[in-house]
Amino acid sequence: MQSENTSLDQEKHSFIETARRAQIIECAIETIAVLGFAKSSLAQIAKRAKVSTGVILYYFATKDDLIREVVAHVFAAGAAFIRPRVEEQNAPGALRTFIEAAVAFIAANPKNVLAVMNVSRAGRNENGAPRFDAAVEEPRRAGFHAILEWGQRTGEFRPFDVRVMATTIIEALDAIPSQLAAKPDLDLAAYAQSLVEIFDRATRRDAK
Amino acid sequence: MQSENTSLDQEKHSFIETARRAQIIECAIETIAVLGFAKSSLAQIAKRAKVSTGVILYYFATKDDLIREVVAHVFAAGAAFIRPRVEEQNAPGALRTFIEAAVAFIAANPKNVLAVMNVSRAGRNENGAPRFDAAVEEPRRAGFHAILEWGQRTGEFRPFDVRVMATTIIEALDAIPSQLAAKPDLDLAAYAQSLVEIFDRATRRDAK
Amino acid sequence: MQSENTSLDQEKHSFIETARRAQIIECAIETIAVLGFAKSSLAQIAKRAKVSTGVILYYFATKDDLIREVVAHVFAAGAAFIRPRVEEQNAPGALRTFIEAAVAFIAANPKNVLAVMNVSRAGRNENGAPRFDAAVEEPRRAGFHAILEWGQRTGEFRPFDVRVMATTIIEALDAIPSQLAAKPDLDLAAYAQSLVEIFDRATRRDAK
Amino acid sequence: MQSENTSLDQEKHSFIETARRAQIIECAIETIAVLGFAKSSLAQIAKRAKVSTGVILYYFATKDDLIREVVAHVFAAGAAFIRPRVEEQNAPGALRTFIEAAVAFIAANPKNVLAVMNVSRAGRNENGAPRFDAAVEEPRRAGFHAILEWGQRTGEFRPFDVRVMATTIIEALDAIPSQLAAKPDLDLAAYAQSLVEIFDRATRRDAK
DNA sequence: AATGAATGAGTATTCATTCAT
DNA sequence: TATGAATGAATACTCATTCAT
Repeated sequence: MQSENTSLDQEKHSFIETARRAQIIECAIETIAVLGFAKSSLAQIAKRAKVSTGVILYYFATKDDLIREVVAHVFAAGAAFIRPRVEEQNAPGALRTFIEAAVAFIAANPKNVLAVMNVSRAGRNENGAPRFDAAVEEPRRAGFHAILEWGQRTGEFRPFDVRVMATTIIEALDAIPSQLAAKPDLDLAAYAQSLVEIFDRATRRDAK
Repeated sequence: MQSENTSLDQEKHSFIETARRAQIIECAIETIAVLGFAKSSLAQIAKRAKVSTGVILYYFATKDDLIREVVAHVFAAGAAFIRPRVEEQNAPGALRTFIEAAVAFIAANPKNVLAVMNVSRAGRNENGAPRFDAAVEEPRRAGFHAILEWGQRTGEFRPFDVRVMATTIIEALDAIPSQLAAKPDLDLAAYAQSLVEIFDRATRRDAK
Repeated sequence: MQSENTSLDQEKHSFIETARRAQIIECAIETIAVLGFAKSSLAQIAKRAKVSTGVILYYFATKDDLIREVVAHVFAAGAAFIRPRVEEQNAPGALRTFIEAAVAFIAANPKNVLAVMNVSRAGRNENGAPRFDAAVEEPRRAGFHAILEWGQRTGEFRPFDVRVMATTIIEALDAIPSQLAAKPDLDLAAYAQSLVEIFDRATRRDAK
Repeated sequence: MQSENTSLDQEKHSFIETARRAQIIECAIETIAVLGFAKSSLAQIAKRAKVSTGVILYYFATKDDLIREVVAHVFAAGAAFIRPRVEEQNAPGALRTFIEAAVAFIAANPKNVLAVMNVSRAGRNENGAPRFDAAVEEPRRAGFHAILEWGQRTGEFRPFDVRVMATTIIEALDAIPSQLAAKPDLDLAAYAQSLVEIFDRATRRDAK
């Protein structure tokens, strides 16, 4: 009996567990997006999830653990969303489509991204450690770095400090979720085009 | 009692009061810059100021009040520092000197600016209200708006969404303090020039 | 269902049950010896036993029940070990061999005895009741009482308060397990001889 | 004004603080003696002290801190009580009076000593650290060691393992408080004489 | 003007136990 | 027989704030 439906059992188990974890992560996102990180106690998250706080700690060893998973979850979704939308024919095109895709991801998941911003801007945790592994946001920065360096190599981009440029682009994107929360009818397509123009001009080699 | 006493007493009062308030604000800045906003309890601030926590609430009705004043204090200092350094001959020059002055202010007061960033990025307070009056940071934004619109009127700047451009510049500047804290030997002059170039190109009307 | 099945089933039941109970008791001992009583939660014990905490409470109605059985188990083993080693020719010999056997039992089962000491020294349980039935440690005390009174009757022992003497001996023995844990190379044979000499002299009738 | 009664103010301050700390320590002792260490939560101690749990943590940074002070307090009182009562004319006399004084201290402060026993027998704390500094109980052990070695040097005591003898004596004493709690009419004077006789005989050089 | 004392609500986390399956 | 899920009470500790002095 056991041997026959072991996999079935496991699936059922992981199904419940997976579902619960997903539900809790979703509620954590909701809570952090609405209340901000500082006010998002386990009690608040549990309230929204309509479970006892114990349940959260049954599935996540620690509050920090939960937060880490929230952030990793959203960044992973972002990467999965953005990557295939980036056209890799040339550097300026890649930069443009990267920015457009990033904004499109925000438009599609405003709450999730807002939550992550609320977490990342809340600073270090009680032990002074970052709230989530730096590795989780590194790919995005690395992506911009790669595109910018590529364009400089091909001569499509002018010389500039890649770190500063990447930081400026990332900050410009990260500023969007809270603006959107404050003004939900913000025209994100137009916002994206504005950013595309700004950074296209900022990066392009001067015409001869 | 107050009404009976002369202005001398009042002046003395206000002198002591002013000095105390300034001292407490300074210690709050120190604390928030070093510990981050979340860990900056009144107790921590009081410890650094070598007073009891009671005295803080004697001069500031509320912790939120203190924080508000900290932010207002630094923004006012920033405005006082930056304004005279902005050359108003033409819009591109004004934009360039504004950015340079803003970075220079960070270079001159890294802790103060970091503290304010720590506060503003910590999000809303316990009642869901913003941690400080939006009015306090409005002048900076208004300043950029004015310059950008001026340049568009004169035709020195191309057409673009002024709000997006201003936000992008502001975010680029606000990202500096925490980078500086993480890497104290960051070359701010070079950073300023990078930003100047980025936003000069981003705003300029295309050559005919 | 039970009534229908043969004794085979029942035996199997009791076999599995007995084995499980023994396994859980063993893991509880291990846990309590290593972690101390206070940190020995059911979760910790279950982890060591590689079962869910539920299974422990399936076999033992209550955590207190489990603890009681742990203590009873070790005391019973101790009695079984010690009794045959006590030479009953005369009282001094009986006392000597009792002490030697008790130390030998500790040497042979350091973890078990340490666990029991950790339990018994942790004091009363949540309801203020003792953690285990006094009856369980009574035989040991009764054994010493019997020997001491026997020696007094025969005149081999001097007059003394039997209760105090027994308590002193027992405490001297109970102090060993934690010393051994702190210093695993403790020479127990020598320790036993020291105690034998101490209590031989303490009990003996004065030479004429 | 400030300069005039600084010392007065300080005395008043330290008076309140000292009184409160003493009161809390007393209530902690009461609680630990009655409930055992495991059940002695801050809430329970606060209840007995008729204050909020916050008050305790206002005066003691940590529960562990409070416990440490409880133990140190009682051990210090014990040392102050016992030391002057030990007659130092010769080793056997010193040993006898030490034991008598130790029992007398228990008789005079049964609850205090019981509380300390409850703490010390509860084992390590959550971090695996001992509940109180070993240094605090070292003097007592060192005292017995010194007396025992002294007697061996003078030839008044026979050769024996000093560590084992000291441990046996200490354990015999430490067993008293809980016996007394269970049986408040225990005759401690007689108990002391029994122990004196036991350890006098256990230590004495054989008559020629 | 300033303080130390005290509070009460809130924090994350642990744990024995229950229960449906 | 055994499990994983869930709970609710309890834990030590933090903190902004109040208040008598």
